[in-house]
Amino acid sequence: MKDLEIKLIEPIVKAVKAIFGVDFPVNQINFQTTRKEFDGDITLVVFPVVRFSKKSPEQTAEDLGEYLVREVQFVEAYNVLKGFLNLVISDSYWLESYASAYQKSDYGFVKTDDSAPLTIVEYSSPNTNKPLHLGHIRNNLLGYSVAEIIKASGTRVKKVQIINDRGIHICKSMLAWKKFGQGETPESSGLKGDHLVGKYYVRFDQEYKKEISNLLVEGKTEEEAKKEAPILKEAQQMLRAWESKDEEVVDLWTRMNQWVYSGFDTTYTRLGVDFDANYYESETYLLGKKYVDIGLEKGVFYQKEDGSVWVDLTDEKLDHKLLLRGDGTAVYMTQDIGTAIQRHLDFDFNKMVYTVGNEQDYHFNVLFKVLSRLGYSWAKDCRHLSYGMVDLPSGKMKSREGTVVDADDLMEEMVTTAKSISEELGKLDGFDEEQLASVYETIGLGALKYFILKVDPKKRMVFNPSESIDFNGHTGPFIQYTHARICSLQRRAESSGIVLKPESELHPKEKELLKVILCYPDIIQEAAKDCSPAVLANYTYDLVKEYNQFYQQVPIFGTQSEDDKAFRIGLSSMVGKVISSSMCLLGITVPERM
RNA sequence: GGGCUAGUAGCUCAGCUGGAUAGAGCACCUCCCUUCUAAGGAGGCGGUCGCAGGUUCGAAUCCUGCCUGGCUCACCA
Repeated sequence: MKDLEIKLIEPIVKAVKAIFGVDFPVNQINFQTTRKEFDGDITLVVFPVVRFSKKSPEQTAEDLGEYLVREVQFVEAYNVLKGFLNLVISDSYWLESYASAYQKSDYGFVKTDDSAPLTIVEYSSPNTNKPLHLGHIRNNLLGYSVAEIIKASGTRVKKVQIINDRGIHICKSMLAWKKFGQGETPESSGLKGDHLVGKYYVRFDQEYKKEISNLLVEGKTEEEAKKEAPILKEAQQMLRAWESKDEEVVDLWTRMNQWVYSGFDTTYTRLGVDFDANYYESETYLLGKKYVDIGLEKGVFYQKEDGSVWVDLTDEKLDHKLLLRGDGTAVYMTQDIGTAIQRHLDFDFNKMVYTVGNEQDYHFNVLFKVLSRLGYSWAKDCRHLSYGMVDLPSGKMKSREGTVVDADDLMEEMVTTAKSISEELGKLDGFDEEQLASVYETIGLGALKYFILKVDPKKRMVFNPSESIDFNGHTGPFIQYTHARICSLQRRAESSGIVLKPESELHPKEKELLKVILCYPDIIQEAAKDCSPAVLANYTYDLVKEYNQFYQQVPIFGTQSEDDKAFRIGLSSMVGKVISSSMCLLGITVPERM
């Protein structure tokens, strides 16, 4: 569609010049796709021209329409409604565009080579004290998909995660395991490693709460009790031991983290996400300090009497922000400064995208400003892909309190539902066990992923576990189903179809489909620019709806003309290709039968 | 209190760089499987686009104020 607009701009400017004798600024040209109820393909909004033409909107539109039909070969007809000039574009224009799209192997993608710019996409970034939950699923799906979309838009991409493998929260599950675990391991318990560790994280919190209430009985205030609970102090002691590389603590830490990593691997694999590089907080948390010192020398930061280092961002309408504690230890911001700079050294990236929840909007705002004050010009090319939290109807999910929707459980549940629906419909005769399992997996995860990705990342979403995710309507399975149906057509067809339609006119539904197909490259660019898989998800839904109408209204094998038949088979397979391609960018696979 | 962000049908969401009568899905009610997969299609019901002003030929979309929700403003990460 963009192509078409570009081709029309010059004739329109010429037309205004020829008819009204004035130069019309190109940036004021305003197109929109013609609404379905009107005749035409593309509409020029003529109000902006009226100021130059000094005639009524209707007369201006008439004059322009008449000129364009006469001068532009592919403009076949026009009609005017109020200030809108609807142009009818010839079938041959659509068919030619379609033919060139059809022949491309990676239709819609911009090819990259080593000279293409590089974008780093960070996502997931889990803590190693508990398993992944629904919030992580949104993060992972978004990060993975945005990375794939950016790649398709013509940029090299590296996916990275930073693993938050150190800190007091890690020590909490370590301590609880040490005290109450009695040597339990994933092998001995049959529990997935991350779930086992998470169990002790919850256990810690229970013990901690118990101790607090005991202290309250002893007459402490709540604040005192929270600070003085023995188990917390023990955890803090453990953290200090870890930082001074106490062998026993480090061994336990290594051992338990390994359990978690192997658990995460299982979850990542099933979710279908991957990473090109991992960063570990335990290795990077000290990196930022030297840059803070440099900033201090440069005079862009300042030091307080107690030795703490700050940056003054009040002239940017932000506050003063701590960068280094009085005792010289790092805070979150220090680490992030260090990792960002390290990544630029590692990859020399052109852009970096952080997939992190919107609760950290302020943090990233500050981070980018600090980097830019340190003189890193690439700071302006860093972007926080901020997404809304996933809440339950009962409110926020809290790992410590066990009110989370676990990632592994949720995936399993979706696949089970897919299985029972499929069995009820009974269309999978002749599949062996392995094939069946794979189809259920595809559908169950497709439903889950589409459900999450179709909504605008920045919006908060509510997930109600008791109302299961739909498999009908605007859903992943709906799109997958259409793909399966197209595959079924192809199995039946002897030839793979042809592209051109020599004689007869395009059926209105064929034309609509062509137009939607031709938007695909623009949609990829738009989704990449906005970091929004939702744009792509909604586009795919529109395409599929359009195809289903075509499928219902237009006979394929039942048609008289062999040319029509071949054309429609080709058109169907093209739709199938676009579905499969766009769903792949969302991390969703599509089945050949379902 | 300051900052950021959202508020569109009973529910879940599109549309937001201003354009024609605000679109889908779910739910509810009708139809359509001797044409290619009914996880589909056709139709009906359902809206003061949070409220009030403003800018404009034209506002769900831009501006201002207000209301409501979420996040944030830590020597936590």
